[in-house]
Amino acid sequence: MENYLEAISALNDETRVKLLAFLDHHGPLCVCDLQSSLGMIQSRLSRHLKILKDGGFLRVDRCGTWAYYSIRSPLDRFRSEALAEIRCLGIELPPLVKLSETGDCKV
Amino acid sequence: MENYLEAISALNDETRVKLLAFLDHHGPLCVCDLQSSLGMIQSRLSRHLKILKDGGFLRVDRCGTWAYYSIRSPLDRFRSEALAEIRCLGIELPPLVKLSETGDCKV
DNA sequence: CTTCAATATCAAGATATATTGATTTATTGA
DNA sequence: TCAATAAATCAATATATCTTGATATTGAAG
Repeated sequence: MENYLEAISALNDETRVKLLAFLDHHGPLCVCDLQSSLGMIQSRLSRHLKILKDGGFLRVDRCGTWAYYSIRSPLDRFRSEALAEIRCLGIELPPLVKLSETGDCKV
Repeated sequence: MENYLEAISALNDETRVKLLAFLDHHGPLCVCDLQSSLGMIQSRLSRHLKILKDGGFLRVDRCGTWAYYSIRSPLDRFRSEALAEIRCLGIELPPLVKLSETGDCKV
């Protein structure tokens, strides 16, 4: 029940659903790229990423000072159904802006 | 997206998950029977039932002053998956106490 | 029409969650 | 060691949600 409610409450926010959809579509991205792509301030983004990670949807791979977030794999049945449903929502995704490769990544 | 978030936020509460599980198990029940079975005060119960109904999980059939709530049918794919997941949680259900048939149903 | 029972809604306070800007931590490289 | 950068955490405020008790609504019965 705790595990279930943690997953549900992670999904219970428009920002996080969009974030999941974006990561699902674009694969592993570091926080500063998510920031530039989604136009969110860093602390807000970091908080939502943590909630999605704790909710079992995301994994983090650290590489130096960068943290790459991606959809956790494998997802359990419920979370993978949830993600499938999100794919069906037809959410409009903003373009990917990768500052991490242009050298402009100063938070 | 609105429809999706309405479903998710309806599920985002332990009380409502238990309520769904109870109705799923026991079929159509009036508010006063849910009250006696789940030990909830009437206004609280009524509020949660409304949220589950608005979230697309429940239907109401009125019969005189009684309101019988039950799982809506058919549920869409996502809601039906959610209900299936709830069934798998192994939630302990309290016994059904039907005051509506013993004449003790005075709120 | 009046009363009563079942349910719904409202108002107030309590609790939880979200947002922002500031600060802290960790890692890299000079 | 020190400075700089990416990311995480904190503190304060704003906003949303939950709970309770009181009140309103609706239908049935006298």
